[in-house]
Amino acid sequence: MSFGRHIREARERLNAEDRAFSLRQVALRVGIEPAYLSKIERDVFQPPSEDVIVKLAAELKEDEDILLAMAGKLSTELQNVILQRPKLFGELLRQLKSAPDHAILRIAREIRDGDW
Amino acid sequence: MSFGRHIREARERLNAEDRAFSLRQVALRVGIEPAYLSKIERDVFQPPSEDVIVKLAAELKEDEDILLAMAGKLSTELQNVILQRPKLFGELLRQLKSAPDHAILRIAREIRDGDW
DNA sequence: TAGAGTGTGTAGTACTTAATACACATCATG
DNA sequence: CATGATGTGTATTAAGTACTACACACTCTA
Repeated sequence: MSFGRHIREARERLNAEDRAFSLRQVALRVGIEPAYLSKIERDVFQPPSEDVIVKLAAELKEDEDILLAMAGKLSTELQNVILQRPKLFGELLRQLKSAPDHAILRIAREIRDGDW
Repeated sequence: MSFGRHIREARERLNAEDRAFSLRQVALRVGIEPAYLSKIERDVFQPPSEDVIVKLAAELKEDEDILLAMAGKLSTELQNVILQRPKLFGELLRQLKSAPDHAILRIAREIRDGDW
């Protein structure tokens, strides 16, 4: 699904319960023009900047990483993690490119449990 | 070290052995204006686009990922790996953010040896 | 010592990104 | 039925990105 359609659906779900989630009010809280949000939601414009996406995610209770990914963007936070050690993470990511989800999850869990 | 200085030093090392690595000739082979490369090497201009950096890396026998990182860029190839599964890789990268190098290397090796 | 090759200065430009401003028609509600 | 709120169309723009074009001065060497 497109970024815009996803946002619109998320907002409309919230708006059904709470009138504070009209396009105009959300735009106001996020700090952008209503007309701009309108075009984003209809995919007339490209997805907005990282900043705006992050605010939208918070406002609409959506996952930031996923929203950014739908916009074809990677958070500068995660980019910087890699850019600190490009060789190391480059290798790792290429290894993991075609690994099954469960393998990646397992690794994340192992590391969280700190067994190295 | 800055991107520009690094490029200049790499090129000058090669140029000492082989006159085919003058600024002009490298620029020609990479497909950019010599004046442009001159400014890049002196950090008068920002680092060039991903495309140009990749060609420079090949030309100067430098590591692409590292050169891109020095330019503050992450290859679209690696970005896409993450964007395919943003939630999964997001979690993993945040776990690995402060992991020691050897731990990351170990994981990469384990995966290469396919033990899942 | 002429000519080829070298690096660099000044100036300008095409394209993309990320939006704003304002008017307009429709809807709903008190 | 007037008023406030809603979503949208048209037009425009400020700033950044990624360069090119061309002229110039210097150096090396055949």
